[in-house]
Amino acid sequence: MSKILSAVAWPYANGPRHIGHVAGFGVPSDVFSRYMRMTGHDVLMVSGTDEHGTPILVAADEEGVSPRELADRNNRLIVEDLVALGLSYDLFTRTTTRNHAAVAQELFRGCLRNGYMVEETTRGAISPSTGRTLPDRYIEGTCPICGYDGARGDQCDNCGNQLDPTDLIEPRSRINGETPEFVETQHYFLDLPALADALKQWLDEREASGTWRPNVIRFSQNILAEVRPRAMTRDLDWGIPVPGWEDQPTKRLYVWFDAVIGYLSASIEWARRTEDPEAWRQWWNPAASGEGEALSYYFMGKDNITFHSQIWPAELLAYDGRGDKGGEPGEYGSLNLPTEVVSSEFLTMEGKKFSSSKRVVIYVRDVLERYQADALRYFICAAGPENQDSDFTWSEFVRRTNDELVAGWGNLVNRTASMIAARFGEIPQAGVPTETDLALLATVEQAFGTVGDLIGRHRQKAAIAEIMHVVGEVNRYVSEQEPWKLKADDERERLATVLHVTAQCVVDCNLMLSPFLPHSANRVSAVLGGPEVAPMPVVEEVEDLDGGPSYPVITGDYRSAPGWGRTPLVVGTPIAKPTPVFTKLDVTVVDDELARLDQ
RNA sequence: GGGGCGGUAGCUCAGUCGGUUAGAGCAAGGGACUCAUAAUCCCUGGGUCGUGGGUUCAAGCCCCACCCGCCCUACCA
Repeated sequence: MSKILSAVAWPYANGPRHIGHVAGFGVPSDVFSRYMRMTGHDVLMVSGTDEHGTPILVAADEEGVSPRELADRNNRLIVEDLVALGLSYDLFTRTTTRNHAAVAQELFRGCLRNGYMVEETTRGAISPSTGRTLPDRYIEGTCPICGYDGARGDQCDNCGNQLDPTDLIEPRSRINGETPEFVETQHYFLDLPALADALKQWLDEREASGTWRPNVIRFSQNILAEVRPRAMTRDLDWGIPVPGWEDQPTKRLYVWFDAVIGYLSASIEWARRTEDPEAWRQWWNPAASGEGEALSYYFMGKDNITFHSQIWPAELLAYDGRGDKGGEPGEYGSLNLPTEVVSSEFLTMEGKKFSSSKRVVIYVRDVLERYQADALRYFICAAGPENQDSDFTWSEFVRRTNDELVAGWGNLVNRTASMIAARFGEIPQAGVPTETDLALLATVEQAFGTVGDLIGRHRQKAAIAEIMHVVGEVNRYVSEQEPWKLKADDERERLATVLHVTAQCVVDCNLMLSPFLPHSANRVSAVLGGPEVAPMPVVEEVEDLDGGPSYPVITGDYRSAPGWGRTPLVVGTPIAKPTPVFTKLDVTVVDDELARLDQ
């Protein structure tokens, strides 16, 4: 039994999240975590909303509200969406808690104490009216290379060249049009070159494990070749105060410095809310995990790889004093580096990149209001951007739902329960099984091994495809056995056997599907008189542990999850005529949704 | 500019270490069945594996060049 940390990317709270986000980190991390719990591991699944940084400030200013108000509102929306999807977080919190600020500052102090946080003067753009950092991408002007008027400070979209914002002719702020001021400013830089050897050693070990997706490990090794110190503070009045610079209210920690610390701070917050406030150490300190090992899996979209395979491990190494400059760990002790960075690619939408501003977007909320959560989960699991970009189209969503979920799996459940209800009213006792019966039972039981292995290797598309293949085998068995023809008295034992075998296989398949489709797994189990098989998360309103404002969290008790393997049917369990678990979609859904996009 | 990914049936994709006749689902055509949400099951047709070279007894897979699409590029998060 291992301690498994499921570290799930923190959704940014500048607005509601779209289905591309939950396809990238949400559903895959939940499938993995649910499966790991079923195989007996101690899983700690943490995340929260990321609420600092310039974009939130900009969005708040546009609405005329405070950044805290904007973050509060979006945090609540995101919490509601994620819990409705059934994502089984042990704790989904936020970066604006006092606990998080304290942990982030402790990490900062540790990096500073060990000499990896270096103060340097740099030249940066600020907004003259607010004094805030103006990130490169918020500056636009005329490209000095091609003359294009809408070039951004970091890159010209017209000619594709990378730019420095000081190169731009007639630079202006994209936020309010004013001319940015380039000023000398003091910042703390994380000394990545002093950590590069340690990072390389860690990445080489990880590569040798052979578990990382090839493009993720390659990309990570690649960006290590040209590391430079990176600023970890900003001229901003929204964020976590910089230790030692409390007298400078416009200096804050860089949002990415604190966001990745969320994995640790959320683990600590989770422990502080249990009876053992030190319990988090079992997932983080090498010596504290007990008999098993402590493993950590980080789930995100590919745009986040650099922060999880470079910045975050660099912060951990610096805090632990494991870089070229040496040092000692702080009060949290030596902290485990990521076991695996599990990055997905991007989901596109009818062939185009998601873009809120261009209205190329489908919000999680809108899908959940109109369709079953498990229909979305099924699409993501079966056709998501696991290894390469994949495309969401409404026609494919309708097809997957109707042909695979409803007609393939749902119909098998329904025909099985209907026949048992009509002929026995309860789970019948099986008679002597035939070779065919035994072969099917063996095929299905063996699938636990192959499917589990695939999930453990983050090959979820192959895993769910394997289950659906087995579902097809069971459908074929039913068609070949033709139990509806077994009507004579002397055929009743054979009928009982066929239906018992079928029901057992359905229960098995349902258990295998439960990490993917938790909502419907519970309903299918109920149809066949079984218990809840997929514990669900809940939203709780909690007090800040250190005196801040209260907020909603996602949490849950997932200990009742059944083991990963066959649970024999209980003969005599009453079975009623079923109502369908899955909703078939009308083909007009496609046109309706496409019309909605064009509005 | 640099780095990476992809191009396989009408569509969406799988294809392990180079090894027999390149697979699945959907769509199309035909049939069976009636337990089930008109669901299910069987059969059939369908391929110059982006292009051109190379290595090899053997290439979808390895090497080189090119074409097309996409992603990342470290101060957006």
